[in-house]
Amino acid sequence: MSGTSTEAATSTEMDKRFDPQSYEQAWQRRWAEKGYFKAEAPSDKPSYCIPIPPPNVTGKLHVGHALQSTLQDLLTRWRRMQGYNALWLPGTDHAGIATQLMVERHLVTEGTSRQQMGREKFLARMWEWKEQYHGNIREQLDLLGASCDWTRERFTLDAGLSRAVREAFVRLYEEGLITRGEYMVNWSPVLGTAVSDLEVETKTVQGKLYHIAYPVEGSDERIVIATTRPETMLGDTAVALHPEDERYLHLHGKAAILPIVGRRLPFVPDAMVDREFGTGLVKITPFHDPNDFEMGRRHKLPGISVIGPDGRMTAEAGEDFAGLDRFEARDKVVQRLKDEGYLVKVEEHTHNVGHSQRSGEPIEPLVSTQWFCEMRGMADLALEAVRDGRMQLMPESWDKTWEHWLTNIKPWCISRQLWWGHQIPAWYTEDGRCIVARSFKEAAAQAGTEQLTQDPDVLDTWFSSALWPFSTLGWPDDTEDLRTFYPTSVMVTGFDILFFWVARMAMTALHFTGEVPFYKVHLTGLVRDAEGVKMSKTKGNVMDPTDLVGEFGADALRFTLASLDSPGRDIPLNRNQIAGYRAFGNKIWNATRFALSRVGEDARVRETIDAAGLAAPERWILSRLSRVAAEVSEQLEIFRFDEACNRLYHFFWGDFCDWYIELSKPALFGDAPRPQVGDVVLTVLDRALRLLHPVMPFLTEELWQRLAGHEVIHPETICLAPYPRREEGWDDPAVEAGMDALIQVVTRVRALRAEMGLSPKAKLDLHFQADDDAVARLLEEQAPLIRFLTRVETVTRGAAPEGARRDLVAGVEIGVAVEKQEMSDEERGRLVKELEKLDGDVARAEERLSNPDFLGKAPAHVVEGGRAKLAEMKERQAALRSSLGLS
RNA sequence: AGGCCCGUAGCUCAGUUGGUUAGAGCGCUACGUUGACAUCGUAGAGGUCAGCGGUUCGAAUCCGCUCGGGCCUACCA
Repeated sequence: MSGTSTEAATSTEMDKRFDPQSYEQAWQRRWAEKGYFKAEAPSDKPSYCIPIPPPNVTGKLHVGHALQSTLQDLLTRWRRMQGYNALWLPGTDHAGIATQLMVERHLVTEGTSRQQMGREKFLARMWEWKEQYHGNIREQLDLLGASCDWTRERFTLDAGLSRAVREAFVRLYEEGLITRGEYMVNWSPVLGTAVSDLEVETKTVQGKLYHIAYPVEGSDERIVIATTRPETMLGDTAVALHPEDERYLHLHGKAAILPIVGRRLPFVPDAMVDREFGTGLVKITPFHDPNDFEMGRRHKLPGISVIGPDGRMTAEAGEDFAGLDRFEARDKVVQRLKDEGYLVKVEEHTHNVGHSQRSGEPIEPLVSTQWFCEMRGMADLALEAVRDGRMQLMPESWDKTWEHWLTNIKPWCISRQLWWGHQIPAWYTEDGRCIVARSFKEAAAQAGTEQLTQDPDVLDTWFSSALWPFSTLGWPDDTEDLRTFYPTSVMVTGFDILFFWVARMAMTALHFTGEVPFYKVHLTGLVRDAEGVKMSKTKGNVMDPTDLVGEFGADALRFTLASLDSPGRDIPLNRNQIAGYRAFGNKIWNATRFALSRVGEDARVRETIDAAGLAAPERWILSRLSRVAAEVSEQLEIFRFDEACNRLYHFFWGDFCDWYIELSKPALFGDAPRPQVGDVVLTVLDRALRLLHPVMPFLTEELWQRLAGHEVIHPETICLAPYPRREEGWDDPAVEAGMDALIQVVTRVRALRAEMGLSPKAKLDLHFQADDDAVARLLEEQAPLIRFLTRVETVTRGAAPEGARRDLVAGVEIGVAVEKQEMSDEERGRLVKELEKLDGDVARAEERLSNPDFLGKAPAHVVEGGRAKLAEMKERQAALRSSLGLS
């Protein structure tokens, strides 16, 4: 590590190019050893806590994680420097389905399966995996510079969290909110488990609509029924029609005969039937369609399960079909209908079909005994919390979506037919009683016997995730951590898991703790590739954060991600941009290198500096610094990471490097000494690095350690140094105005030189006049600097001589006199064009300023500004006309 | 079907409660090895703010409609 913070560490040791690899991980290790990121409980400081959205324990971080981690770390570091007792609480999720699938796929390559292994052995294997991959997440977060408190790391299946899960389950059960029952669920035949509504993805598919004739009992009449799923007819138990449908009034009280099977299907009138669709008659399959299930309940119809959990037809489907895959059965049923003359017609039909989000196949709605959690009451709490502002969604455009989803919430199917997860704390006695308890011991006591069998199902992963903000802090116990950090401050996560996770955390938190889980939710967009296309393995456009860190350094990646996080927008990540911010890192590096080589031996970082005795350039940069410090925190307060980064970028590169360093050169080189220049350079660098530290932690620490006198700010590390704030004593609007004029004059002179086609070395003289005397005096005072920056021979206050090229910027009239030279046609043309445009602007401004409506209704300052502007435009008009030799 | 978001320079995006000549980065053009940085410097070109209508003294900004793109929710068998 080069950051040894010794006096000897000077620019002579600094490479011309910065090399993030050479110091990033060294600092990460040092910070960890020193324990800088360990939060206190209890603490006298105000608390700030961000619970990490726990990544999959066996997973790999993708750029979306990198984005969210960057923002969380940025906030945590910023608050820590501001003096908060900041805790970024890390952890991982067992991710039931995903992880189990991963291991099961691996087992296939070994020629075995979880069924062959049995539950106990399989789980042992899962834990081995977990142990093997567990370190990956931390490694990758370390690469990014994450300042997590690893002493508080949690895992959703660890003892503490498992206890919280059982406690929550038992309480909800005792409150009657968790129940077990036989309902229609979304079944994934591939996964072999029920899934929640959220895990079903609706896809529009091109299917077929089959029209089937059903004979009417006791007559020759045949009615026609349309269906997209003919195989389910084997489980039909009724035919529904609209009660007022005049076409079918004669069918009331009668029954149809189910083709192939011969079952008698009573006609049931139900207003839910759409008379316009198909024939207005609907087959009812209570056990294989959610609507039919409801209708079956209303009309007390029996149900028949003809499709089993494996997606194959059951014995009840009849011996011709039993054992067939559901889609094979469809073909066979259609063939039979055709053969037997029941198939009327087949139409192409586009419709929406639910697919399993995780495994891709069409979801099979079927009836199954599962555990459900009633969410209505908890949803109302979550609605209320956002409505009254206790919990704030950002951007707040999500409020409506929040309202809509929570208003229409349905019971949550929380049981999964998996093994990897929290096994449901319910036990069954031999005589079939169900005991829900916190432990086997408690269950046995309640049951009066130890002959108990635990429910084999596990809970939906999101059930444990829902408790994350408080379970990680020790709930249900009343712990010091919980008292110190709960409710937590911010949740940073993707909008894609707003309902899966954020809403459920809000609901359980309000229910169990009576408090919101966090005060603010910052929802990020989706990271996309440079073309705006969603990254996916199949498209091959995935960018791996680890590779990006290797190529550009963590700081560049962090800065890029943070600066792209604009509210409500996706993030198009593009390598050029990361390279651009790596260049920014190089700029910071070289600016520091230059400063250290020139400030002189006595220069030191100062806690503060009295601006009174300083020259204008120093007063200017301190004033700018003060303003930027205020703005950056303002932007971070409202989660405008993009704006905060922009301010930092432009301050450092624009104000500090492009102008201040240039302005300080004559002083630093001893050509025109100014008071305390070296101290100012170091002090500005110190604060600028501190301002940048939350975004670029490594580079800033590496450089800050080299600044002579940095110890007065903090003895050990920039991580714990105070975050710079506005410094009232440095605010100097007058000097900012004057220096702004100077900058514009310099820029304009350079432009004129280029426009006039003069070589950079051509000799010329500058004259200037300004209405504002303070500005004029500053320009006069700083004439040597103007000469240095524009390479003019002389700078004179006063009117420009005849024939000078004239212009006006920032209220300063300038004239550039050059030895007699013909104006080129090109230059003349450009000037004429410029003048024409100005003439138009003047005309428009005059018109507006003579409009009584405008004068009467617009606020005074707008009118005032318009007049000043017009006056200036006219002056410039005159200057340009003079340049052209027009009177 | 309902809801939400987006459409601004070649590209990716900022633009606060309506108020000067609409900004940035990258890219592009010209010039430049002046004692930090070619991962650089100086200057420049480039936009009828998707379209139409309305409100207003004044609209990229507010309202309505149209077109285009994306996302979420939904039981049309």
